[in-house]
Amino acid sequence: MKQLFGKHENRLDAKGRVSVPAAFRAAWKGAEPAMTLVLRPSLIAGCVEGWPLPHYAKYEAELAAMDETDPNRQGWATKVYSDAVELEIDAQGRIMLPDHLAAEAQLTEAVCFLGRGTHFHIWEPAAAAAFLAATRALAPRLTFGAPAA
Amino acid sequence: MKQLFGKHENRLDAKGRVSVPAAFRAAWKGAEPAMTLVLRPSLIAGCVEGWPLPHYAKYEAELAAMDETDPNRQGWATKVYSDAVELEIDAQGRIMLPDHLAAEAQLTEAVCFLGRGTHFHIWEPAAAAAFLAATRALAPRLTFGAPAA
DNA sequence: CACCATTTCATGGGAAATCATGGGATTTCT
DNA sequence: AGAAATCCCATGATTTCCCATGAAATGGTG
Repeated sequence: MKQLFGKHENRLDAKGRVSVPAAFRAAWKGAEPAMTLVLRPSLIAGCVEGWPLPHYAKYEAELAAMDETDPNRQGWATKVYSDAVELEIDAQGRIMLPDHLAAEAQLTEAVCFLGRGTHFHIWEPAAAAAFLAATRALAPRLTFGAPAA
Repeated sequence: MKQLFGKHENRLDAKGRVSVPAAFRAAWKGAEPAMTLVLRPSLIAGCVEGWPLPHYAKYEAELAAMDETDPNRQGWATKVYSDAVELEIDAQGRIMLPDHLAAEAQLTEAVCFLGRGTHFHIWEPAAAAAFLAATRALAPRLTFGAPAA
């Protein structure tokens, strides 16, 4: 399955619907008719994470591998299943953002999709900019020829 | 079989009936007409656990693997079989919650279904919220300069 | 290279189907 | 027969589906 790239800003309508960026839909064309997605609050505070169902199997496998008596197991089951929603992309290429997810990520009118390879993030636009700036700073920058600051 | 996701609140009527969330029923569509479920008091105190019969086979296998002389075997057999009830979903998508299970989990008017992947929980709504909060705390939450919710 | 024709996107709103839930009517057991 | 459990129909609210539109992008052409 193709990877997810880029930054795309779309509008959330009165019914809680948003168009999934065409670039993302194109990446998983062929597995249809409609790709099933899983949405859940991200482990990174402040955004919603979206996964194509086939990739979400990674979490199922992690959970299955945990010991039955491991207390963390319930924690993961909550994050992976109870806090998540499974949904389909409609005929117009939109998804229905559930209220509790939108509220938690403070999504109102405009939302920002960030491609993250296997999955994507949905941020409030200003928060997305802050996240990008903060995380860019974590990766080293190389210089050649110019004196390093 | 598809996994069970999300949190769904439904009402328990005077006759002890509750609608099974449509999202759950959709997950096991195809095994019909009606999916058979197994309900039993959860090993996690305070809630009822519900299993689609096909997934319940996991317990049968675990029991079969236990040594005949293992004293735990009788304990498991009690929990897995004697305390459990097998029932069907009716034409309206509801199940009849047996009194002793409802009483044990203190279910009265409203009940909360939690998807847990292979199975689901039924909680009294306030208890569900507490359970979710407690288990979420077991998994870490990361922040990157973005405003924490 | 400029211009026009087509297609694709993103978005809005209204119609139709589904969901959850209540209240009988009928059957079964004692 | 009385009580209890089961089946069946009815209904409002919600959700899903479907059509329509403007903007933008794409492609082809003079």
